[in-house]
Formats: sequence, structure tokens, C-alpha cells
Amino acid sequence: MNFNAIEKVQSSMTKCSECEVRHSSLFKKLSDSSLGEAEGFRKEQLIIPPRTRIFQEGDQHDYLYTVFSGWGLIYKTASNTGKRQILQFLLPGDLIGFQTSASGVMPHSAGSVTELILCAYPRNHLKPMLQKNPEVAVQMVDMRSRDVTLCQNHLMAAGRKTAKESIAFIILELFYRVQQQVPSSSKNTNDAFDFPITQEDIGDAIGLTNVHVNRVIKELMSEGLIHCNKKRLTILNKEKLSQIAEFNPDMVIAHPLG
Amino acid sequence: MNFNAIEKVQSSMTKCSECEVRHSSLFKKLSDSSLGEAEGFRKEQLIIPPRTRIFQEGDQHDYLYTVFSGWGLIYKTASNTGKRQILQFLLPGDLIGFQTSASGVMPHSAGSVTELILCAYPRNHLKPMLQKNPEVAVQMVDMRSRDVTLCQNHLMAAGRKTAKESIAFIILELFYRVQQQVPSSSKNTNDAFDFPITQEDIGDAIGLTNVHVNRVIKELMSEGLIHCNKKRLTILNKEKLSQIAEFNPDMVIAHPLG
DNA sequence: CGACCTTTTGATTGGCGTCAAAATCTGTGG
DNA sequence: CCACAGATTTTGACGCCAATCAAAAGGTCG
Repeated sequence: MNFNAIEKVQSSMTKCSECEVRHSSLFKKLSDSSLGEAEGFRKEQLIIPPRTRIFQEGDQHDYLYTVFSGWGLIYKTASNTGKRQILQFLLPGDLIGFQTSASGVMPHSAGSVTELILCAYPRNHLKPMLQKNPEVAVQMVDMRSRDVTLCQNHLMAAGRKTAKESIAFIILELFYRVQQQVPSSSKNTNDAFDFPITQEDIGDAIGLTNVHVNRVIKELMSEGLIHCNKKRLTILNKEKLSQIAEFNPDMVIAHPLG
Repeated sequence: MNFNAIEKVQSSMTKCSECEVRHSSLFKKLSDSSLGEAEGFRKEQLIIPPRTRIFQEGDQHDYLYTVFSGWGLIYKTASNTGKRQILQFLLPGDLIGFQTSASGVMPHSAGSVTELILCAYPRNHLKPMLQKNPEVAVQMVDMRSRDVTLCQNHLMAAGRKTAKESIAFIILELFYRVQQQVPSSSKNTNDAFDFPITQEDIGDAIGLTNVHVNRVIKELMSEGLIHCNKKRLTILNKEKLSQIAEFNPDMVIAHPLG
């Protein structure tokens, strides 16, 4: 992780033209009538450059976001050792900054991986908006539950899987999430997909060092299970990889409530 | 972990008399008018004996529950090694069995620690009920978000903290959660509280073996930070313990949405 | 009292971390 | 289009935290 890079100041964010609200997963399932309500709630759109911080753990932060395009991540940093734990990778449709702690500050940091386009919503409008739009509230329950599932999977990896199993898992999780969440991914034939995160990111997501991640990835490549270079990853043997990871696609379904 | 014990058959569950719906955190904040609706939704109450399985990963399961009293846990088991990862400790007010995978089966197992009293709700009534009761949906968003926070804290512990830091964290988390969630805990003076989980449970929650947990707990005791015996734990030096754990009470707040 | 948990202790091992440095890649400015 | 700086990947040597294995001691409950 390049900490300097991700600490770029937030002022590098810029507003941009209107976004198509329908694309935001929070509102995707809204009927046309309640969409007007949602339009009124949306505040503005932001473009975040690659590897830029959006907010930091401990900050007061008055907006929450949905990802329109790009990859991001949320993380915590241990104050004694400086070690980073990535809590979730963010893809189009994901929520950022929903959670606050009791004192109203952010319990984790958030940053971009690639350029990120976000739709921003003022936090103080959130609760009234949910109360007025049951469909949105139900959708939000769905999204939060999906986030629980993703986090639990990573906890299982960090706590009880070997490095090889965990890394295989992360790769498959991201492959299926990209398929679900990235509109342009339909053009990914033959199980190859854009993979903009570093080996250090992978390690920080499941509690390993970049060095060890590198050794395991090379092992997976030498076994002919995956291939990767230039931020693009190809899964060569999905069955074998899934077996190692104890993974199945059900585990990353976006909408558990249906 | 005594796997035999937790695999007791589900038939040992018994129905019991009506529970006071208001006590269930899902409905705690309901106005009187929508309470009637909620009453109609509630189905029955169950008593689960200690160390008994409620449902198993991969099962079809048509109910979800809120905890009325007692301690429980949800967990996953690695099919290759049999290792268990505890995903969450369950206390009064917590949800059980909300999540299902894409195929409609449970993505994790659930079991009791102590005797557990649950309120059961039929899953197929959930979505319509949320749609008709925006207050309940908002409350549910809150609860799911709290579960995300708890899981992220454990991920941080499993991935990036030492055994000592993680164990100190778990102890403090449970101390504050019991204060918040267990009605009778007000009688806990001097930072002592009932602590019915085993050292193996602690290890399974943060990715350690029972042997190593034992060594670290003895270390914490010899340093005068905690004392424990007979399923009761006393925090002797909360400041020092919190500093080791990088813990603060904000991290376990029950209702992030306010 | 007896069976089964749970905790405790010791000896040994190993997966992954740490440290260090080289090789390769990537973006940026001249 | 090249050169350079910084980021990322790769490699090797070595060390340690926690796992593993084994067994005894202490608790708990029918």
C-alpha cells in the first residue's frame, strides 16, 4: 500500500455533471413515483482520482455515497503498528460511509483504487428519507445484509483459512462481484477481468504481508490455476480454485432479501 | 468447542408461552399503532437448551429469530479441516438467521451458548412486513449496520492484531455489549459480568487455538488486568486493557442510525 | 462416582512475518 | 521518446508467534 498516495487531500475531489440516479443501486428498484423523492435526496456527484482518500477514521463526515463506477476500499489502521486492515472492496452499487460510531465520527477510512465516480447524499436526510420511502429502506436492509455476508466471508478467511485458501477466495469473490456489479464486465469472456488492486491490498484484506501474498500467487500461477499481469487477472481453472477456496458463487449474492 | 454438544438435535427446542413483543429489539421503537402489525407477524417463542444447534449451514430454514434472553453464536465450519470460525456472539436483542444465500439456504450455522429464549418469525412474512412498516425497516437497517460494525472489528482483530490485543478486544466488546443488551446487567457493579463462553469460543472468534488463548489469558491475569473463574469475568484495569486492545466503547454502539 | 468438558502445561514445529535488496513496472516531465 | 522517480513485484535469509501434539489437572453435571 502506498500510504502517501492514498493520503492525497480530499480537495482533489471535484463535482461533475448530473449522474443517472437509476444507476445507483440504492434506487435501482424504485418505482417511478418514489424516484422523484429520491432525486430530491441526491445531492451531488464526485469524481475521486485513483488512490485518494475520501474520508478518514475519526473524521466527522456529513455525506454518504454510492459507487457509480470504479473500485474503492474501506479500511482501518492500527494506531500502534500502522498496519492496515481492508474491510471491504467497493464496486459499483456499493455504499460508502453509511456507518458512523456513537459519537458520529467515521469508524473506518475510505479511499479509491481506480478513479471513482460517487453519488453523494447528505447524512442528515438519510433517516427521514428511509422513513418516507419503505422501498428504499428495504433495499437498504438488503445492501447492509450483503455487506455483513462479505465481511463474514473475509473473517472466515483471515481467521481459519490458509494463505492459499484465502487468496483463492478473494480472487473468486472479486471475479463474481465484478460480474454482478460492473456493467461492462459482460465483455469479459474466458474468465479474465480487470483487477486493479495490488498484492499488498490483497494481503491487507485477509491479514497477510505483501511478500507472502506474492509467494502464494506465484504458486497459484505455477499450478496453472490463474494468470495475471498488468492489472488483469485470468482464472484458468475455476473448479480447482473454487475447491481450494471452499467458494461458491452463492456466497457473494447481492440481494439476500430477494 | 464441544461439537457433540452443539449438534444436539433441533427437536429439543420447545415452544413456550407468549413473549413480550416489546422486549424484542426489532420492535422496541415501534409506535403503538404499528405494534399491532408486528404482533401479527410474530409467530412463536422457542427455548433452546445450552450448547444446542439452532440451524446448520446449508440448511433450508424458514424462520428468523430475535434473542429474548441468553447467549448464542453463529459460525462457519471449514469443510476440509473442520475448523470453526465464530462470526458473531448473540445477545438479547440480536437477530439470528436473517441472512440466506442466493439459493435460499443458511450461509452459516447458529447455536446456543447458554439457554436461549428466542422469538421466531416466518421468513416469508419478512419482506411484506418491512414494506408495510417503515419504522421496522429503518430499525432493521440499524441492526444490520451494527452487525457490519461488529464483524469488521473482529476482522481487524483476526487480520491485524496480535493474540493479546485481540483477546483484550473481545473481552471489552462483550463487556460493553452485555451492559447495553442484557437488562439485568445493571446489577454488575465493579466491572464483573457473566461470561459463559469458553476459551475455545474466544479462539474461534478471532482465529486462535484454545491453547494459545489460554496462555494469553493467563498473561492478562498475571498482569492484573482481568480476573476470571467459573464463567464470570472481572475487568480489573479497564484503561490498560482498552489501550492494549485499541478499543473504545463507541465501537459497539447498538444503533448507528440513531 | 464416573464421563465428559474445559483449562492448563510442556515440548516441538511450521506458516508466515520481517528485513533487505534487486528487478520490474508505471506514470510524468523534459 | 527517453529518463527518472516512485510504486509494485520478486527473491532470499532468517526469526518468531502461534499451531500442533500430548497429557495431566481441574470442573461440572447427571
